[in-house]
Amino acid sequence: MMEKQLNLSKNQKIIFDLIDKSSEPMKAYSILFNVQKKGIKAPLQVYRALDKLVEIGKIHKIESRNAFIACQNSSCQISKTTAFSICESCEKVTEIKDNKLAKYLTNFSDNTGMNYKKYNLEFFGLCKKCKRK
Amino acid sequence: MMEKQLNLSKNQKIIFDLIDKSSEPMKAYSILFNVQKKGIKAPLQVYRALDKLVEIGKIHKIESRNAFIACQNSSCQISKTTAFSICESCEKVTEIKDNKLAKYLTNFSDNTGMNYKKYNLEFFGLCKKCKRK
DNA sequence: TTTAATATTGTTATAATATAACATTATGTA
DNA sequence: TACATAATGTTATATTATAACAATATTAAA
Ligand SMILES: [Zn+2]
Ligand SMILES: [Zn+2]
Ligand SMILES: [Zn+2]
Ligand SMILES: [Zn+2]
Repeated sequence: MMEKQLNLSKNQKIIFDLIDKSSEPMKAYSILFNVQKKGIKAPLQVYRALDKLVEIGKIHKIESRNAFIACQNSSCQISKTTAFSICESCEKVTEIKDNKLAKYLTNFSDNTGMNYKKYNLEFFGLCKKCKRK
Repeated sequence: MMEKQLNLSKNQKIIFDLIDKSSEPMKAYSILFNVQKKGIKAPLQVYRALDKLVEIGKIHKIESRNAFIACQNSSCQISKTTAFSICESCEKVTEIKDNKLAKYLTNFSDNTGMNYKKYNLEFFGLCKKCKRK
């Protein structure tokens, strides 16, 4: 879909491209190692780019893994509502796109009077492959 | 409800009691600082107790905050299905007990063929107090 | 097009979070 | 008792993330 990518700065683009190509979530220091040949030498350069990319919704942080994946769902750029499926065996992570789920959670309200515009949901289990083993 | 507490080891009990009394999620090194007078001197002693307490469901980790709170919902001890409400202003965290939500998420299945016995959901927003300001 | 505001980068140092490895002690159970 | 398992103690180290400050680039008014 390519929205916003044109606006990415040099470091942001380098780091987004790396994460986007990766088949698995990437950790900050693994990103750092992989972009050193491109001139990004310090953790802070990585974390700053990650912060920005998360902010604009191009990537998401998998909180339980301290790792980052590219958004596979264009709507997250606006909504800040994220859901992931995580295999506890092979660590494969997939972003869940499910309108019904999103609607259900977006409309959720509890008895505390809080209302939520933002959530993060992580499901854990075994993926198809790992279930067979 | 007090289940299982009798089985806690010395360090586990010290650390659980501290977290249970706290009105807010506690971070590992803050816990360490608070239990040093009781003879727990090393990070690893804290982390081992935390791991065990999480495993048996007496406490939960708030992944987005790297902090721990006591379970306020006896059923989590079995289910490993957790949901929290987090105020982004004052950082107040509440465990959500909502049978309908739990049922909905427990029964959720996507098109990948995965099935989930475990999830963690974190809602973000402003609590009643902070909304008024 | 100068000017000012804002965003991004570069760099060094350090803080905060978490685990490895190994030795010892306690607890539960046959 | 004797064995297995769980918990503890201790030192060192790995991993994740931010503070502080200086410089440069980009954007949008004036
Ligand atoms: Zn997304
Ligand atoms: Zn798998
Ligand atoms: Zn609970
Ligand atoms: Zn609040």
